[in-house]
Amino acid sequence: MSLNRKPPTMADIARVAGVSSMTVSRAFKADSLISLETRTAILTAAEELGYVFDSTASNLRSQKTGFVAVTIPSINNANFADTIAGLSEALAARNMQTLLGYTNYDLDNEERLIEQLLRRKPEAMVVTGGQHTLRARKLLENARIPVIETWDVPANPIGYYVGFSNATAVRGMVDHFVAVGYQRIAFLGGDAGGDIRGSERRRGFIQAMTAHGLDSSRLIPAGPPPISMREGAVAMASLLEDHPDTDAVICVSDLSAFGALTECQRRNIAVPQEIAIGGFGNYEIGSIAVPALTTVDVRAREIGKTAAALILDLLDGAENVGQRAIEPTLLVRESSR
Amino acid sequence: MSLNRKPPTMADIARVAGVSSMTVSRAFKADSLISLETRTAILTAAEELGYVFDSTASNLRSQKTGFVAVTIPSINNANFADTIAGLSEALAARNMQTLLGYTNYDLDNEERLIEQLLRRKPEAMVVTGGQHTLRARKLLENARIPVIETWDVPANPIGYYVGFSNATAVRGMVDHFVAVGYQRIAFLGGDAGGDIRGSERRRGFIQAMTAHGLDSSRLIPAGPPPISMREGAVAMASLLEDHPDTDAVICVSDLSAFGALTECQRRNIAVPQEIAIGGFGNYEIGSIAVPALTTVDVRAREIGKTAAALILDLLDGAENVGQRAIEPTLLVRESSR
DNA sequence: ATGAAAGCGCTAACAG
DNA sequence: CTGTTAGCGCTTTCAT
Repeated sequence: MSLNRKPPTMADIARVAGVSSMTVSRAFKADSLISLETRTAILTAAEELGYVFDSTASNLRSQKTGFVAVTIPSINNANFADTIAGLSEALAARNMQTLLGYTNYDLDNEERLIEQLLRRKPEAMVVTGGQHTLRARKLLENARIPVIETWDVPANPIGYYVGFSNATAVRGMVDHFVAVGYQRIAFLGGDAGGDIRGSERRRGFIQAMTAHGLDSSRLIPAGPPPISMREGAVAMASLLEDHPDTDAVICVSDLSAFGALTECQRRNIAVPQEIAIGGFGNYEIGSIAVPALTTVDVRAREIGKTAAALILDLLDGAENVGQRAIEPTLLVRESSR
Repeated sequence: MSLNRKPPTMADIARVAGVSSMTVSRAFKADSLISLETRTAILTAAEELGYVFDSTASNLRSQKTGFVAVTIPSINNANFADTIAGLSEALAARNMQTLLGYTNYDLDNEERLIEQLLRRKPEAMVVTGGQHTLRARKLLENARIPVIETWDVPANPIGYYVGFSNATAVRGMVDHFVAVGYQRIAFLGGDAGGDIRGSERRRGFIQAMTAHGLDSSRLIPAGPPPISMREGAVAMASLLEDHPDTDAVICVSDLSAFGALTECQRRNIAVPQEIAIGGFGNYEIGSIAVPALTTVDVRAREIGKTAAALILDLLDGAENVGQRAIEPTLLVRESSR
């Protein structure tokens, strides 16, 4: 393994093992017709020479990379991280590699990212959300690979989608709050442009409140994404000052809901006796907090797993592949009863 | 953009633009000598044809991929996610792509992963921790690329490292607890084999307690990683039963520390009046919890940023590049005073 | 500033 | 089961 010699290639192994480089190539493929002894000799020679298979050459020649490209808003969010974990795990089982890109909640960033990722020749592309720049959409349409939009049910899907309606999910939560007896309900977050899923949730809140004949104007801004715990606490403080008669608050995510809860703790406001709290996303914090937070389980991990299964089916040449909807579940916990 | 024609190549653009394919190649490189009008004509033709640059060919011919491969135990951990965010962001600014692999806290998985990632011909490799299988180490040593171990200070580094001593960091926290007056201190977690950073923290606890002449036997197991909030709550329950006279507990991470805190809340045990709690890692939850948690800020994001800067320096041919230590900071908050 | 020729290291396609 | 030939789409190198 001298530092000044170039790394060995299949041709080098072929020479040592006394075979052609094509046979060496076959020895590295699991399901190829090759005699056991030839393969053993080749693998031994390869190990001795310190050979490392060169994917870049294989990728070019075979026109297959084993990449699946994915864009998510941010890695610093347990929901998206769960989706990636579910996706990566399922793909890794088939020796495919996830290529990740972060949009930072910005559609122009997403467009640039998609363009860059497509240059790597992924065999499928997964994007978060059903909203994209016109050019991003065109790039995806022309890419001749399966495209999967997630975390949403796009009005006009590019290809496939694996997701749910954020607005509908929140409507279900509002129905629960109203059924339990709350009326003066506020919504925290969903005000910022970049946070499409957040604004969809807020829209669902307004729709549901209107349907119940209730006042939907208690909308507390939480600022631009990422909206995390601290933003929830700050927004809760302003809610308590601006609308002191509020009896429940639905937050754009469990993180902001937990932040809101801590603000109540600091002010000795009993949850849910004086004010009920709902979150969104089923983050671990919601199940552990005291009181535990009512939330919507969006099955983040399952979104990833389902997207991966869909991709593998499509790459295997499956024909009758339908859209795959994810059904969120309302989890009623201590914070709203 | 008919579906049955193969995608255009540089040769196709060259034909349309009336130049050679070499000139087309130059038009796509930022710093190449080419007249403005030629470049404009080429880029226009490319856009019309719906051309997408093919990295796989470029990678093979130029023997550069723009990849940096990284292994982390899990993506579902805000600390590691922060490191990846810092790393990816800095690399993306130089058009490099992060290739992520998850070891799931297992050194054999890590070995397999490293082997697979090296086939992609990354230009540098970042691994979490300074402990690896013999074969993994050999693979990295032979890879002829910069290797950076993170989240640790390896006794015998493979190449470079960007990290800190987990044991030393915990010793600092024990010193603080003792200085404030706590004596019957327990350690929660760090018992599982796969969780090397956790067991290092536990080791630091035992060392420090011994140095202070205190009993270091209050070691509460939390099970195999990932150790999250729930495990902290469960372990806290068993601590309270087995060692009811404990006056402080240091947890392997802020997540388990928060879980421990919730167990105290459920039992109406005042923190820190009846029992103090320390965490590790400076997760957001620690700063938001009521009471806020004393913790160690390990600068997870900075680890990633520093590793990226180191890699870029090395790829730029920097010569006098030293190791880069990260200095963790003790953050004393309400849970221990 | 542009072009011609060659080849990166592997594998598809075909032959035997 | 194994070998030969050619070529994937770029970019290095050398010329002009």
